[in-house]
Amino acid sequence: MQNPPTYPLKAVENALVALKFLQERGEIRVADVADHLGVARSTAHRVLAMLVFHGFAIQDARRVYRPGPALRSFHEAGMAPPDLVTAAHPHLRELNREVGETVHLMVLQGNGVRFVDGVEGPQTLHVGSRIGMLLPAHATSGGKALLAELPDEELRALYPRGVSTGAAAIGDLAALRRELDGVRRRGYAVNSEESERGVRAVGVCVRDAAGRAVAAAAVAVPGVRWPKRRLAELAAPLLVSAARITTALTA
Amino acid sequence: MQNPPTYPLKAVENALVALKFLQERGEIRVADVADHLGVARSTAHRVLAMLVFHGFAIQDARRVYRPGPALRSFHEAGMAPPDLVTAAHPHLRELNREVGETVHLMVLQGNGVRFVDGVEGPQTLHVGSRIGMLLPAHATSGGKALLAELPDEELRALYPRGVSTGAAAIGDLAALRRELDGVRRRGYAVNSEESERGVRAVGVCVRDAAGRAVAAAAVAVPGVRWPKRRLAELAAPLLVSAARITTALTA
DNA sequence: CGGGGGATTCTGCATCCTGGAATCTTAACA
DNA sequence: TGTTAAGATTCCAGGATGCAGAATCCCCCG
Repeated sequence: MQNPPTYPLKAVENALVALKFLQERGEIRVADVADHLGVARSTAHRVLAMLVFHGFAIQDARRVYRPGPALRSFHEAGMAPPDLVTAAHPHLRELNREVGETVHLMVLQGNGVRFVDGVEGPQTLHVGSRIGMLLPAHATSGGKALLAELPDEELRALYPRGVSTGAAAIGDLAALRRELDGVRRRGYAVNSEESERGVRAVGVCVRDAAGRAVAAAAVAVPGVRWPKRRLAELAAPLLVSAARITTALTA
Repeated sequence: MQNPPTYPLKAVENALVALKFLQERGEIRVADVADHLGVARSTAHRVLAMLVFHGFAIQDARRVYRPGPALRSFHEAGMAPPDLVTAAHPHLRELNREVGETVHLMVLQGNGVRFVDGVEGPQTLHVGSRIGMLLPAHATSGGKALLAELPDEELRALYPRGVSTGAAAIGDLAALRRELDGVRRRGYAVNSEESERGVRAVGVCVRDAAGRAVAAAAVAVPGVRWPKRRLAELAAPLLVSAARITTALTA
């Protein structure tokens, strides 16, 4: 560490030592802090109250203190993860090699999904690249995976007039909700010719360090080669790749 | 934010506001802080000196202050997640219901795995609970998943005299390495009667916010009900559950 | 080298922060 | 339901800490 300050500030020292103690422990009580700092309970309480007020700590109903959003903000804003596409691309390529089909990366944009990256399957018959395209979220597997992560209010806000009915697409919001319940239960989403005749797909979420879905990865396949009942076979490799992308975003 | 503290500490406030300012800006000077806090330069300097001494800031040769290792330590160690078992248990239970088999959570301990939680399968014939048991890591699916995450030096250090040969277990370090290569490639580990006759299992890693493997989740099944070729069917639900545990640990 | 801008050191004094005690709150047990 | 113990929060007098302003030092550029 550094040389001791020429002019130490005892109150500041208490606060910073308490903050580090909170980091180490993850959850602390007033008495713990008092012992750790060697101060009166009332002093410890005042220090913690300052940490709470400035967002460095939160206190739950049982009066336990935990790290607060000011420290999370550092995480979110400061430890900026590698660029999404850059991080994901090697894993998309690997998945493409593994399953021999077209893979995509997409992000939610309004109630659509923007395809931001992809690798086409090597076989003569394969789903073409959709990079740059914006498709309805509810009619794509990756879009469904992302919609399944939204709170209901947000989902409703995306579809103020219900869900548009394209070819074989979901007819109303209640039906979409039921579909998304299934996505959440299984852990992955399936699209069987909803966005395009003869195309099926499986999609899963890619997450950031805080566990939030920031993108989706999907495998899109020709229906003729992948009957509906075989789509589940794509789930495990896709989930592995999504986890690897998440890890890359997190590192 | 919160209500103002009943007893604000002015010096602590200066320090915490300065710390947030440092987070936002990424690099600051004494004069910046003095302006931001509305204090004399000497006051600002004293506050920054305390931040430096406690590792929350560093100062370079040009006298610019930047975020210091104490804030990084928060990221690495400290997003102190909810307790591992507490976080994982609901998801283990759900997985148990979904696949109808015994599920476990385990952590690496030396070159063994400690079973720290589990839910037994509901069928008459099921793998019994191993909670509390320490088994050789290389002979369990979860153990293999965890070993596959280790750098080679660490793996070697765990097996200074090669790998012990139990029933059908891997005979030497080179063979273990090959096995772990397969684990990494597939994204999940398989155990076919290596730790116990008639028992097969699939295991995957559970990760923390930094993407590091902190535990493994596994499904253990009777061999009679799950021939070797069907083990892959357990991978997707297991991967989904592991991802959910990771999310719970990360939130 | 000189000068300007910024950082660091110093010190008197005022006000802030402390500890201890009183009071409040919560949880567990009979 | 009531009681009790443990922990948290509030209060206030007094002493110690932290402040500002000025002096001094440091760095960089012309």
